[in-house]
Amino acid sequence: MPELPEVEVVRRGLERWVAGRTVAEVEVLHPRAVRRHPAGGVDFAARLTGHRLGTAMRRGKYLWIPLADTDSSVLGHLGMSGQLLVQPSDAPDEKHLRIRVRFTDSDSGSAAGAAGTELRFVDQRTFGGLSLHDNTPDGLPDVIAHIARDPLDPAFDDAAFQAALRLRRTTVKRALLDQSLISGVGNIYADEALWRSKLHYERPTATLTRPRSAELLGHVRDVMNAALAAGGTSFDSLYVNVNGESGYFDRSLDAYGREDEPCRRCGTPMRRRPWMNRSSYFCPRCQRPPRASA
DNA sequence: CAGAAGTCCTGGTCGC
DNA sequence: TGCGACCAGGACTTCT
Repeated sequence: MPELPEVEVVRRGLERWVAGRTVAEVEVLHPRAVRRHPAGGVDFAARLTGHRLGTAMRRGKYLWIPLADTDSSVLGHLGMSGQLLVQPSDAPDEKHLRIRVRFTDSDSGSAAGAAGTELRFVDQRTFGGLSLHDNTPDGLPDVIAHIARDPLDPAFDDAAFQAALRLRRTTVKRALLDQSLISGVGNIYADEALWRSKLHYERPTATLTRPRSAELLGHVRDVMNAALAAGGTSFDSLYVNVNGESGYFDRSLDAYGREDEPCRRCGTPMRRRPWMNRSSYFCPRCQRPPRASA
């Protein structure tokens, strides 16, 4: 369940280990991993081969790598269980290996650095995948043009977000998960930020005052930055790792997954409620439901 | 048109 | 022990 901080760690890994390398061969081992590439796996492989990769970029939980000398990019999303790994070319295939990218220097043996490695997309549940798209004039893959900037983006407009939030006719957690309003916030960090803000997940966005929405946004940022700080150091290795071992589950969570455990603020047992085929975790005392709640 | 609900997918876990 | 039900959940598609 990689969230934005984990995806950023992956982006840094890609920047370090695959930027500047030229694709020699692509193997698509599962069609679902390229389902967002309409022309299919064979086309995906053919269009990638021979191109040099640029510097990986990120918006929300999307990653993309521009192809040098083209106006297109490889777009990636890790979904729930996806990993992008830089592995020695002779390492055994992972059980759920979906896509392999070999580079022109992949077989360079024992040379120092990235040479001798290949890029692998591994994904158990295949919610994630890779695809190739034309860029917009902004250099963004066209299919993610509707994705809002994320709160760690220096160009994120706090005032505009707060104004848009209050105009929505929905509840606050739905809004936090709406990728056209703010990107990169998943179920876990939404619950964490709401707990820190002492807001119930069904609070109507229209009832949030400006200070309350500012506080909420601040907590979203804090949660992400804390996770980034914790996970960012675990990556000083050959592996572009995104899964639990990279410290993701080591970070302390105050709300998510803590049903029946005492609230870290007031000691009241935390609760879990079914919500949109998921769960919402909250403190029934610190996060009071809205009065007119259905 | 905005907002809400349905859908995809697999492996781990739990109850009977 | 075996089997089926259930759960995880991001983002797209379909609905109201």
